Amino acid sequence: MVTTPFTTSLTETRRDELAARLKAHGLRTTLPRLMLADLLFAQGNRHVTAEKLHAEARAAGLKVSQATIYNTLNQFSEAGLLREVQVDQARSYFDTNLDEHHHFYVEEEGRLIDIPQEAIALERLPESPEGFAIAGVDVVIRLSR
Amino acid sequence: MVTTPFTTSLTETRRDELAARLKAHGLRTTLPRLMLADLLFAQGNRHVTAEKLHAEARAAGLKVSQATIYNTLNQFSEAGLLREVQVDQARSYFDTNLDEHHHFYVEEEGRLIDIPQEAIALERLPESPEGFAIAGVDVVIRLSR
DNA sequence: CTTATTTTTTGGAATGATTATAAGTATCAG
DNA sequence: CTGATACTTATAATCATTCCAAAAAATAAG
Repeated sequence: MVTTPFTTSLTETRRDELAARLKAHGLRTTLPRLMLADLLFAQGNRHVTAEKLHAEARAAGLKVSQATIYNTLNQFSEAGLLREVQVDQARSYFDTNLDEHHHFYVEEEGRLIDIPQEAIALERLPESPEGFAIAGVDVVIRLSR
Repeated sequence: MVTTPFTTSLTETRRDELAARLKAHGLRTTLPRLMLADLLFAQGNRHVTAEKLHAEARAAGLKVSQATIYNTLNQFSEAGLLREVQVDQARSYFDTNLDEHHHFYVEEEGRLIDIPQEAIALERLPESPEGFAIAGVDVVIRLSR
């Protein structure tokens, strides 16, 4: 039997699963990426800031630098494993839900809640100006108490 | 006849008009505010960043500090003379159009284009979670070439 | 009008999120 | 196993925005 080369809490199958996912998106398999991917993709749809992910990683015993958090988040986004959400100019949010959908945003709590695309009737859209194509439609519903 | 106390290019009526507007929103009338208000509200609906407004002000011969640009933009927003638009985490945009409406955003050019509210059929909205009220609905259509 | 009180403005320092840099380290193809 | 390439990291750098303390302007009081 092969001994595991990493000090991780991931099962072998879980690790293989995530490694395959990274590879499929053109990313090398590294320990930080595996662990961060595990944090990100273990618990259903999530919304994370760099700071929150860093805190989680440390809490999980992973010693990873802030720079790596930012690199990873950006690489995952470019690779299509995450989607960056635009709701707050102060901070970037990353969403693990890749389906087209929208968001509730509770600014006071920095909390995002997914809204399935079908939940909003966005029928009549205006034509985009000459020469431009629609790259995306974002609906953000801001909430307060 | 009373001589004008300021070195400005504003006509007396224009100045009075803007001063009244500031006063109506609980803001004192000061030269920087008058001049910035003139730049902001002279040309129909506009979208500005702090940097752009500062450049315009200087170009117009107004010597105003960066801090004042930020203060003014924030005060005008709080007072309801401007509306902050959330489209780019890197930079804040301020919109002189106070009607409910939406936006096209051309990221590469940092350009915003208003979409009248009626141009989008936003009928079926999801219920907000228990205890929360909708503070605003923002639709941003991102454009690219 | 003159002085007192309160707001504004300002330049410069401080902050906070994010990115760049450069050197060391790990991954993977051959 | 080994080299080429990609990753990670600590630290410095950046950039928009805010903070600060002092000077200037605006309103209020006398």
